[in-house]
Amino acid sequence: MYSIGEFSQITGLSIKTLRFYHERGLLAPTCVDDQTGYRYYDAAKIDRARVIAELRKLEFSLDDIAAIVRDHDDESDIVEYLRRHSREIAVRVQAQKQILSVLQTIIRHQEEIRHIMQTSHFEVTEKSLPAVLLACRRMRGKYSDCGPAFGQLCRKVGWHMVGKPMMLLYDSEYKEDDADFAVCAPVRKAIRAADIEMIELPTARALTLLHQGPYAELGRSYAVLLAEFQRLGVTPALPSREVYHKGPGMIFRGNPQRYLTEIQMAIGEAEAKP
Amino acid sequence: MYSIGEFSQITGLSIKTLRFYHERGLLAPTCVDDQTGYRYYDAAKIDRARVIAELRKLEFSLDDIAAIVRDHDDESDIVEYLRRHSREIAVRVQAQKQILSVLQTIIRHQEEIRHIMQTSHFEVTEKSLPAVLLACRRMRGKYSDCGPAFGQLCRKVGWHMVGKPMMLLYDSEYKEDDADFAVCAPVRKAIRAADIEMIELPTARALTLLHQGPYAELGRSYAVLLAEFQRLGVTPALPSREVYHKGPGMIFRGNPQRYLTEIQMAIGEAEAKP
DNA sequence: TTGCTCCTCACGTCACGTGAGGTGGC
DNA sequence: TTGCTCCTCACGTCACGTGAGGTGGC
Repeated sequence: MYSIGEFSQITGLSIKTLRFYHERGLLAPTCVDDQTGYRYYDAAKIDRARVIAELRKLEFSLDDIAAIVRDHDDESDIVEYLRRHSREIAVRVQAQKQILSVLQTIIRHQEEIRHIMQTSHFEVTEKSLPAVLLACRRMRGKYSDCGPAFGQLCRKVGWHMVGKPMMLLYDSEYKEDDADFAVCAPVRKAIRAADIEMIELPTARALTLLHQGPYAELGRSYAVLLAEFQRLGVTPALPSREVYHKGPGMIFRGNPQRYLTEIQMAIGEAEAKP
Repeated sequence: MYSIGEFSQITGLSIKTLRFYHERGLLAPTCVDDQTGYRYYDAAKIDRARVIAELRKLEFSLDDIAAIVRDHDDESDIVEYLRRHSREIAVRVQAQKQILSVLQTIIRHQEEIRHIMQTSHFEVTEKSLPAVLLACRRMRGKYSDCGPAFGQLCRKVGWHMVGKPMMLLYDSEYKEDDADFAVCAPVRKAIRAADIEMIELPTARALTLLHQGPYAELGRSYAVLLAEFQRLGVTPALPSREVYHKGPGMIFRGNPQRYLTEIQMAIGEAEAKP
């Protein structure tokens, strides 16, 4: 016969745990001294303790374990328990992985933003835009109405999204109320969904400018960019693009002063030089 | 101003949850009627509620969330939180996957046993043994001492194991005390570890017999098998093998009456026929 | 006396959900 | 009066761990 301390050493279960299992009726001591209340376990209890510990390692609940050890003593009898438990854990793992993927996406996104902040000089830059496949929803109205559309788009596109959200602007001048634009998400392959059209933009030379601050102040950056077009004697080609490197995040709405938007205007035909 | 019920509708947080967040100081109502105790929330609280809900979806603890929303309002500021949380979840996922793999192994094992029980006739059968690579520990002593050796072997071999545990028996007659044998685990590739040697068994024709019952009764099945060798006028070649299809399980010790052991004795040179 | 082992009992964990019992205004 | 919304307070969840305060035998 072993005292609770000895039995704890043998089984690797803590004294507190053994007392708890006794209280729960899962693993009763062989006898209890009615003077002192001391619990005593005999060798036959060791295997039961081992079985319980093994099932706990597999994260079965104490209720399940109680049911299992009450009715069964062979693994072939508990395959259904194992299967059900397995399914439950698989569901949990899937949910956790989903969370992990969201966390990783946010972290990666922030790293990209940090990299942009470190390397950009916030000046007009000429560069090549790569070809890109976009899932788009074309809209008419105010630019500021794009919020919900972006939400729906992201939900439909899901994990097919492979870059920052963008907007295509089809008006040649600024329009407050009846603008013609499309909210877009770059995707790796075509997606079929209601209200979504696929647009394939070819590579293009473009003048770009990184705008830091609220969307309401984009106009200033557009002016700078257009001035540069004029200076170079070239014209912008529609649609122009806005790439939202940093805007309202997945968690915080964030500080608009820290929003980062890249305006990209493709270079159209050169004007005849005088 | 919204009542708690309206605010609950808007935010998707239950009334109970809103009261709890109030109590925890995480999301206080804008004002509380001191006559009725009614809580009222204004529109400005909606975004805070949304942030808290988003962070809860990512399974941050309320303590973490309290710290996050107290000090930050931009995702770039909480990358370290995200990273740490990500690591914690990754650890949990790994542990859960480990459990899943154990569960799957047990389930698969039981299915194999069921299949064997359904298809076997428990008669001597001649068949080809496939070539197999074994991680072995050679021993001398009693067969019944193999238990701990199997435990150690399994731990060293881990997930490289690709079949049932086996024993190789090198004695030509039954020995009680000073038997020469090796406990083995089939593996997919060679393993280097102390006390482990690799043995590559070639394919062989063999007579086999499936033995159901405790190991102590294996002798009877050996007798049946050897009688068949004699009847056919062939001799067995060493080492003979025992494959433990069902023995003490990972959870239960199980009922020895239901143990399943396959005895395999390779067919050696044919004796000259008279 | 000190140190050790054992005991019981109460409370904490985590983020709420359940339910009892009650109120105030339509 | 009934039904609705809101309130507080107590308790449950899950598998223990922590700690207080005490006992009995060496």
